Amino acid sequence: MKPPDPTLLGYALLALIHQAPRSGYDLRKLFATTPLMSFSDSPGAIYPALKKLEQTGLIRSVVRDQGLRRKRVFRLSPSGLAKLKTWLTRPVQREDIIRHVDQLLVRFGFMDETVGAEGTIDLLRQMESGLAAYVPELQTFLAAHGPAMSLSGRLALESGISSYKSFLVWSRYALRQYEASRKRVAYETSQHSS
Amino acid sequence: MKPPDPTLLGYALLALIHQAPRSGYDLRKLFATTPLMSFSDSPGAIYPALKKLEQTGLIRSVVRDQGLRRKRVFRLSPSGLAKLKTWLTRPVQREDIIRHVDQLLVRFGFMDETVGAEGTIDLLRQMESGLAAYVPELQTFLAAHGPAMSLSGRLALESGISSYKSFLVWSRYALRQYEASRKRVAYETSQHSS
DNA sequence: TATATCATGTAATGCGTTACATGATTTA
DNA sequence: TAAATCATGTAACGCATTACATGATATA
Repeated sequence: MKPPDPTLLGYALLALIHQAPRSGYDLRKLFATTPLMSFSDSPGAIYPALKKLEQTGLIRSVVRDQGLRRKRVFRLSPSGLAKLKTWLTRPVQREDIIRHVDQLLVRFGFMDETVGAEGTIDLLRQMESGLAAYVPELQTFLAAHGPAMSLSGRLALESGISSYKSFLVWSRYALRQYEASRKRVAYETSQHSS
Repeated sequence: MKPPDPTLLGYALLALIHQAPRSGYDLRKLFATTPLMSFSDSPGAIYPALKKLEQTGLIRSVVRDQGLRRKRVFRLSPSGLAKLKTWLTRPVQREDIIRHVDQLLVRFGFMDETVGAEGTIDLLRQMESGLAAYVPELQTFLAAHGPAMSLSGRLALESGISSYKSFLVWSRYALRQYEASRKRVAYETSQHSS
């Protein structure tokens, strides 16, 4: 009955369309040229995904044909914006930390334009505490099983650990950035209102 | 005509079976309990994958029924071992660095048991130079587009950069470990031969 | 004797990948 | 005028996910 939730690609498309109205080709070019996200820029991925988003009413399209080449431009519908928001503000599960860190990063990258600094800080706090809890688990595993592993196996595990650690450090850095920017905003608005 | 190459899951199964003969259930438990790899432990993923590997002749199975529960135990065939080796020693492409770092890590983790220290060092060198080339690209992108990005977008990009950087640092650390262990082996064998 | 664990599978579904296909418009 | 780029799609295929299904054996 209920249409299923979008995939990660679907959500990314929603977020990018929310930033600005875009065509399928625009989106392909974004995926091809920006280093942030690991999505395929192949038409066979993007056009069907857009079609599905439109069929489920999350986006709407208008064909523009003025002088230029014919172009189908998409915009978010109200329900599309709502879907995007609930995705962005979904609580961080343990699984997100263990197996879908990349998804968390994509989510994070799109937060400002949709849920503002409050929501972004909220996500960062959840990421920070999730990571802070997970790193020691990995270290415990390494201490227990490391000695029995091959050198390459152990080093691969250590690579995972150090990557999580650097992510944890980053999350704290990002929190500081946000708190600084919030103070700045507070200061500026107080200047205005005075 | 030619059977297609295994998927990443298929290669991981090959490598784990190469470490020791294992059953489907053994493999499921490994995926469920070890933190290294992000594979699903669901039977719907593993049993069909094993079936396919057997159909293409890369593994062979024997049903064991002695006293315990009935169990299908898999071993690598010669062609399976060959397939595994060519996968492990495949040259590192730019795409591997940009979009499949996780795969590189999986590959790396399985190298010792199959291609030895020589091959592992080779992979590490390729990873190191690929990463060393890619990090500045990302930094250039950040410098060019960062100012126009939202704070969360920019921070997400910075997170990617710092993660690549920490991976680069790790690759150099891993190289030192291997060179140290190689010297140790050389020393020990020279002691033996003297 | 009821529950958890061992152990192996199948079925429906959906999505992404690769490859194919088309046509208009700049640019060299 | 040939090639590159803009722009949108479809078709075949394979694989993973989720859910379902079964039955034996420890364990409480």
